[in-house]
Amino acid sequence: MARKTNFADIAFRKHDHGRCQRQLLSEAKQLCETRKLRLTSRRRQVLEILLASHQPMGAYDILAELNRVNPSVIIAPPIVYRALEFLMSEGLIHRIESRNAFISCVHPGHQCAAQFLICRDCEQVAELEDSDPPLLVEANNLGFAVDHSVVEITGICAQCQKHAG
Amino acid sequence: MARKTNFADIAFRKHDHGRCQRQLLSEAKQLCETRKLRLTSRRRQVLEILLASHQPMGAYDILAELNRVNPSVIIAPPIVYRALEFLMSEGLIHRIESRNAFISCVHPGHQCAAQFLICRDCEQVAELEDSDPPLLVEANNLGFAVDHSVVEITGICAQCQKHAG
DNA sequence: CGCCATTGTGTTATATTATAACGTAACTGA
DNA sequence: TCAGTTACGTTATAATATAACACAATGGCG
Ligand SMILES: [Zn+2]
Ligand SMILES: [Zn+2]
Ligand SMILES: [Zn+2]
Ligand SMILES: [Zn+2]
Repeated sequence: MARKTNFADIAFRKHDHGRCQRQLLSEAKQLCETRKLRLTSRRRQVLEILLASHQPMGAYDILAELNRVNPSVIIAPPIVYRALEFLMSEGLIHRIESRNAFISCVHPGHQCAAQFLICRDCEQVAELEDSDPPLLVEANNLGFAVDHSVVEITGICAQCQKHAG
Repeated sequence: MARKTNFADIAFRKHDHGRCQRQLLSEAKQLCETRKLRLTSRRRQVLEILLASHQPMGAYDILAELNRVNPSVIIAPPIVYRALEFLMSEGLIHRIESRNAFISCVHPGHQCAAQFLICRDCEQVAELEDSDPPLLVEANNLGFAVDHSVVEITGICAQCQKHAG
């Protein structure tokens, strides 16, 4: 059975990002309401920053952006890390381990483990979520109780190869 | 076609680790000789530390061990990181991204991308290398030029589940 | 409302992980 | 033995992340 992967999955493709952003924020609100969780102002701010960039951002980049947006106070690292922790625990964002960075999830609420294709030229990230990584499924079937999976493939996307060639 | 994964792959299994260690060190020497590279004393020391533990170790753990073994001098971080970089570039060790840690490769010289099962109870790591991750193959086939892959599945191994009841 | 319990935020300090920069030493090849 | 290169040693600092504790906001309940 061949896996079917949707490479058109937002990254590496043009799309109406304004709409994409609003849609994802609205889904996040919905999801938190359903789960009786508080998408507080700080958490929403952090999510919005990640939604706006649609690229992986370091915690300190997010921190800088928070401080830029709101110059009247000084916001410190724990604020950011706590918001990130919350958003990750609810599957609204993901951590890119190989870059110490965070990125908004493109289909929050889905059950499948995220898998990423990361272009190290344009820095775009495609999140694939058609099915769980085969190794994850296999491990689970063989008695290894999986609780987290990291799949990050780095390289150069087709677009960037054209430009370079 | 079902993938065939060898779960007996050193970790999660008892094995004659003394022999395992000597074998891997000898393979490393061989490999460096073939490639006309210098497995210097420092590099060998770092490799030996990783081979001895057979578990993921942080750079600073390795540093501490280096300094413990050789108390006459004080070894600083760059020494360790440079040795790690060399060993990684030659595929003698791997970095576990989700833990900021390093681990010796169990089949240096192989071409397949490493994939890890990590037990967060016993801290043992199984390195699988039967075949490349399907997503990697697929991405390459579709024009994404892969140069590095990270597959790290975390959970509780069968052994530890038994012990926990 | 007034109270308590819980959760989230703000603040300070510090831990952990990693690299820049630059000089010296060791090795390599001619 | 000399020049070119690679590896090592050293100091300082950057980048990433968390501990600990006080205060504020929220939500339930009498
Ligand atoms: Zn978008
Ligand atoms: Zn996602
Ligand atoms: Zn062994
Ligand atoms: Zn390996």
